[in-house]
Parts: sequence; structure tokens; C-alpha cells
Amino acid sequence: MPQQALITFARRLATQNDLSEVEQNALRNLPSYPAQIKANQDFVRLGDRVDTACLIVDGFVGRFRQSYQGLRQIVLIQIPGEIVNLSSVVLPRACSALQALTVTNILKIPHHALRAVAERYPNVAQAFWRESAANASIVAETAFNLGRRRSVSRLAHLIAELACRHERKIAGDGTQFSFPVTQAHLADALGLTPVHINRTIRELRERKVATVARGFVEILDWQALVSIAEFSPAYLDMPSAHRCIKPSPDFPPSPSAVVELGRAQPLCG
Amino acid sequence: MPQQALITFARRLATQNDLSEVEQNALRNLPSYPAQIKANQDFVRLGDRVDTACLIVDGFVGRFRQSYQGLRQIVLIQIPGEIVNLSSVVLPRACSALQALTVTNILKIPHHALRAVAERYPNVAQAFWRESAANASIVAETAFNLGRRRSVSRLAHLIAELACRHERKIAGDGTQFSFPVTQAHLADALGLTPVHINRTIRELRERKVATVARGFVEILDWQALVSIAEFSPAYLDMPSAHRCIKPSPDFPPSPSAVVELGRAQPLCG
DNA sequence: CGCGACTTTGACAGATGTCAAGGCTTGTGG
DNA sequence: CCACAAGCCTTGACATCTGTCAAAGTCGCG
Repeated sequence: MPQQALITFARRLATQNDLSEVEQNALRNLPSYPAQIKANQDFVRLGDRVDTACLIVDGFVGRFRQSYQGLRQIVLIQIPGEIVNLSSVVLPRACSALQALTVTNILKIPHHALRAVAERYPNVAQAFWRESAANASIVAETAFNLGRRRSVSRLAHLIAELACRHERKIAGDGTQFSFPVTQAHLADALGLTPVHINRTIRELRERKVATVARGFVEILDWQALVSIAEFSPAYLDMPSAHRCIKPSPDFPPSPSAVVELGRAQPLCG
Repeated sequence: MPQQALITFARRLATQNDLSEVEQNALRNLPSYPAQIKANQDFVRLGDRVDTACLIVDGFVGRFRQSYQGLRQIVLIQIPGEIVNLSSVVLPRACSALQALTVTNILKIPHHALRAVAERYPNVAQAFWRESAANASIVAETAFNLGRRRSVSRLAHLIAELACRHERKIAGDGTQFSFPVTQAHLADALGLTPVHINRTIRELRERKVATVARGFVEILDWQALVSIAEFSPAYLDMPSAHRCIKPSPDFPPSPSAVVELGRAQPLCG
């Protein structure tokens, strides 16, 4: 009998990609083996050769790279319902390491089974590719976040993104979700130090935008959050992602940026 | 008659993925339309619906995201021989914009043709997916670069990476390549300001590690460059990528980083 | 030759990192 | 129920890195 998590995963892929009942069934009947990972455990290391993909049942996983000194950068935080390393099917040598941020239950799905389904059903192959591409798009946004936003905006962006990915729809005032992760994890995700994460969380709290405490995130003022983060969900492969969110004007940009860095034709003419 | 660029592309995919002669031929015979893009022109904008993928014949393309104020972050620099937006086949709504950094000649390949080949030949579908995943891996490394390295290391890393991707093998002393891009472009790629890029280039020059000037990059001391960048090509999907490069000890880390941020099990035990 | 774009430099400002100390929470064992 | 310890959070003072602004220099091209 198929696992519940696989059923949910199959349904999501089916609606996003318009899969037939047969194709959906093939996904539901994928073989899988449950496993539990302790908090803070690295369960895939850079360069490891892996032969299973991991579907998160519950918990949070960080995909990261690490320097020789142990400095970490979490490149993507993955949440329940997502497959953590789907692209390892085509790139079995791990090019990112994986770390459980909390106690995490996963379902391991062998590559050979995924490959077999993909070979048999081109639509499924395309769905897998699309799922990988959607993750890559989030990583690209992370790069933007790290390269071009200040700490408060970075944190605000992460919160807004997680809120949307969680419910697979745009969030609002009062949205609240469990995110039992330490400030050091947030630091690794946002390219900051734990100390500065602390200051940043405080700023968001004092501005009554959002709170992050005791493993919970609560959004107090969604409009302000979006505005501070310059969040626009267009990069998320979600049905509601193209509902337009415009930043409100209470977070004025430094006008010099336009002159200094916006050499080419403006995008949002 | 197939275009030369397509032949080269087909050959690379074939050797990386062990494609048959028939499959390779299908790639070579993909329909394609040449186009030229002026320097600094944005030819795909965020959210555009695209129906062709672009193979770079010569020139450089930046895949980027941009804030409302025009602040740009180039997330991936693409070089001749690469397809710039292969994953648009499965995600036709552009989730990154594309900008020509120099005058660029491309070959446009219609999605329907790529999709047809992928549906007919599962190996080719897998090769496309793998090519996308390899690009995603580079973007992930960019995120690490932006989040966790200081300006000199960032620039050194970009130089080392481009040198390797250029020749598809590990570079060395004296490696030299054309890279006719402005310092403002480098700033967009490295999440810095043009002024600071200038200071950073100067530092690399004064330390006799590498020079960046008049559209050329020259590597004077590959070992030092690798050490400053903490460059390890494992994240590149290249045959030589697992030749081990260890950083030399002349760039000591702050030992506190290990204590402060390396909470979980070390990777390089 | 002269213009425009790009590069280079210096002085100063602001953001984030570093270090160190103390407070709070949570879970454990008596 | 209390005491304790370990890990995490919070705060302040100071250092360092990068951004900002402004001006001058250089290069390439018409």
C-alpha cells in the first residue's frame, strides 16, 4: 500500500503537470523506505555517491555547501512534501550536502525506480525535470537574496518565501507556522552570523512585522513584510505565484542605485 | 546542414551521457535560428513566456534577478557552448532574466523540437535534465560565494570557475582567457559595488595572483588563486572535476569560525 | 581632437562581524 | 518539586569590511 507522503507528492506533480491516472499511479507505487534523521545530522556529504532520493515526510532539511573551516551556507531549506535531492537521479555524485535541521522523517526512493518510471513515461520525466528546475529557481533567488539584500530584507524574504511554500499559496496577516530551527541555522541560511540574526529578528519584532521565537514564525503585517523583502512570488512554481504583489512605498530605495547599477534597459518599464 | 555549435553541443552531451549515434544525430539536427544580441541588452525579462532555448555561439550571457530599483544580481554567467535557458522547456515562464554582457551570437532552438527529441529518446531527456542540474549546481555555488566569502575570495572564485569551465579542465599558471565584461558587470555577478570590484581586482593584481584588465583575465599563480578562493571543482559536472585541489596553508581561516558555526558533524573528517 | 563610458582613487559612512559576558529555557536526575 | 547543566538567546563595545560620494584619470571611438 502506498505511503501517504507519496500519494500527496504524486497528486501535486499530477496537478502541476497534468499527468494521467496511470502515470500518477506509477508515482504512488514507487518503492520507498522510511528513515528518521536526528536534528543537526549531515546525512549526505559533498561528493557522496547516492542511490536514493529523499521525500520529506516531516521536518526540515538544509541543502548546503561548506568551506574547509566549517563555514556553512544553506542554499535551500526544504520542507515536508518535497524531494530533497531529486536531481541526484541524473547527478548521483552529491554536489550539495544535506543536513537535517530538526528531527526529520523521510522516505527513501531508489534511483533505479525513479529512472524506470521516467523512462517509461516521458511526462513523468518532464515532471521530475520541472520539479528540479523549480528548486533551482528558489536557489537562484537565494543567491539574489545573499548578494543584494541587507540583513533585515534577507530575513523578511526568507519568512515570506517559507510562508508561501508552506501553504502553496500567498500568505497574509496572522499567518503562522512551525519552524523549529536555531538562530545559528538561520545564520547559515542567510549568510550572516548568529549574533546578527538575533539583532535582525529583534528589528522585525520591534517594527511589528513578524516574530520568530520558540520554533514558530508569525507574520504580523504581511504588506510590510513583502515591502521590506521586496518579495514577489513569481520565481515560485506555484499556481498563485503570479498574483501581483507590489511593494508599498514605505521602504524607499536609495535612488543612487538606479543610476549606479541599472545600466541596461529597465525591466519593469 | 547542422550548425557547428550544435555539433559541438551534441558531442559534449553525448560523451557526458553516453548517447547513441542516433540520439546524437537527433541533437545535431535540431532546428535552429541564429540571432545576435547587442551588449547590455536584456533579451529575456522576468516572467516572459519563452518558446525557444538559446545556445551561445560566442559572447557572454548573464542570468540575473533584479530588484524594483534596478539592483541586479547575476546568478550565473554563461559561456559559449552552453544553452542559456534549457530548463525553460519545462518552465516556460522565465524565472530569471537574461542579459547579454557582450555582443553575443546565439542559436535559438524551439521548445517543441527539444521536447519532441526528449520524448522520443529518454536518454536525451535525461541528458537535458542533467545539463540543467549541472547549471543549478553552479548557481548553488554562487549562493555560497555570495553568502560566505569576502570580496577577494569571491572574485578569485569566479575567476577560477570560469577558467575551468572555459577549457573544461582544471586551469593552471598562465591560463588566460578573454572576458570582455565591465567592472559593473562583475559587481552584479559578485554582489558588490563597482568601486569595490575595482579595489578587489587591484588587490589580486598586487598580490600577483591574477589580473583582470582590458577584457582579459590572466592567472599568474593558480595555487594562490585556488587557496584564496577555496576553490574545489567538485561542484562542476566535468570529467576532471574530482582531481583533488587542496587549499595551501597560506590563507589561514579564523579558527573561531569552526567553533561558532560548525556545530554539526564535520564533513571533511 | 573631443566625447562618453569606464576605471581609479580618497575620504568618510554604515552594515555586519567579532568577542565576551550574562540571562533564559529546557530537560534530567535527585 | 527543586537544583543543575547544556545549549541557546541576548546584549554591548569595538573592529573590519563594504558602500557612498565625489573627483580625476584613462581608454576607445567617431
